[in-house]
Amino acid sequence: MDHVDRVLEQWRTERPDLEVVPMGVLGRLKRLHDRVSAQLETVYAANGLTAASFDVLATLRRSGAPYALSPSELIAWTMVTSGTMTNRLDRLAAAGLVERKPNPEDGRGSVVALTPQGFALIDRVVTAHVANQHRVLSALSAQDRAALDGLLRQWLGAFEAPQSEG
Amino acid sequence: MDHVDRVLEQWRTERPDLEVVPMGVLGRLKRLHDRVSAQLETVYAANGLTAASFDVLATLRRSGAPYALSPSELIAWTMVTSGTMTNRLDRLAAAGLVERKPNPEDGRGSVVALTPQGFALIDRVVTAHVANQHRVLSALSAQDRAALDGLLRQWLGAFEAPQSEG
DNA sequence: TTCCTTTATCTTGACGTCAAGATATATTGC
DNA sequence: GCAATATATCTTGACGTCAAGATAAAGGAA
Repeated sequence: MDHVDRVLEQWRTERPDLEVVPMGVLGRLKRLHDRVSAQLETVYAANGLTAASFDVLATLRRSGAPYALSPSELIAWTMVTSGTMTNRLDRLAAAGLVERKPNPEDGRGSVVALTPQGFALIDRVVTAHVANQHRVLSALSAQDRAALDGLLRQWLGAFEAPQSEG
Repeated sequence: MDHVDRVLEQWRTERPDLEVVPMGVLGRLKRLHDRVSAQLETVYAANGLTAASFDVLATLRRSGAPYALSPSELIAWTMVTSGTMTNRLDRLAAAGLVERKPNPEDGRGSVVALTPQGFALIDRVVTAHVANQHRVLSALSAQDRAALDGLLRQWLGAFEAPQSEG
């Protein structure tokens, strides 16, 4: 009997015509997302980052040397709008963690690269982040984790396949 | 091989020391949350609502007659801050969907009630919402849905039990 | 009573995000 | 070449959210 169960109980009383089983699954998905995000943010914040800035730095780091991507590539990986990315890059550049350079191959665009400070920071934070992820999942056995991953993958496939996205 | 798999592949190349299995589960959780939220918002938007306003109206509706709660009770159910709730109620009141009345039992507080228009709207929208939820989950069989719900419930329990919240 | 503390709600200021539009540069078709 | 179109990025304005602080009223203790 968790929070979601209490919500469903109210609906069953007030609107017994509604089929509320899906609401339970989706409610738990949302609550887990909120809880997990809050946990992950503690590690970001402990290192002066936010989920937004971590996202960009991690994308640059895992892209491999020379740790540089265009704003468009960053937009594609992170799935935010161009306005959001401009804002993120402004803040990261102001913090000295990334550097914008003109794109020699395209006068319209630029290239965003990790600075040495940015590289050192994200390389350290991602280690703590992975340990934190492990902790967040520790309530589930390895088997349960694998089962969950399989179900999530299958469900996600229904969203990503239709438009053959990413 | 979905988006999350590609991210993990990059990390395995760049940082083979990291254990990225948890990252896969958490990455899919986040992406599913984003996709599902976007789908649910189409129904809200088609009825002039947002996730925020739907959340408040639905909480009032399912609380039962007289469809009225204090801002504090709404805050407890929706898990937002008081500032957020003030903002939500301002907008809903301006739209004529809820009404603030002084709380006869506590001079500091108020009571927020659905107006007849608010009741009619949320009662209609929640029906469409439930149908939409069913559609969003249609990629999974009833058995898979039940298995997923069980795993999510177990995982969520690890977050909610410790602080005996909700 | 008269403080002191707690509680309920609103206010303020700062983010992060998006949609829509503005610029500047590239590319394509003639 | 040149106009038309497409693309890359930034700008603007509006939300929704939060943390921290401001009010105002309730409750408790002496």
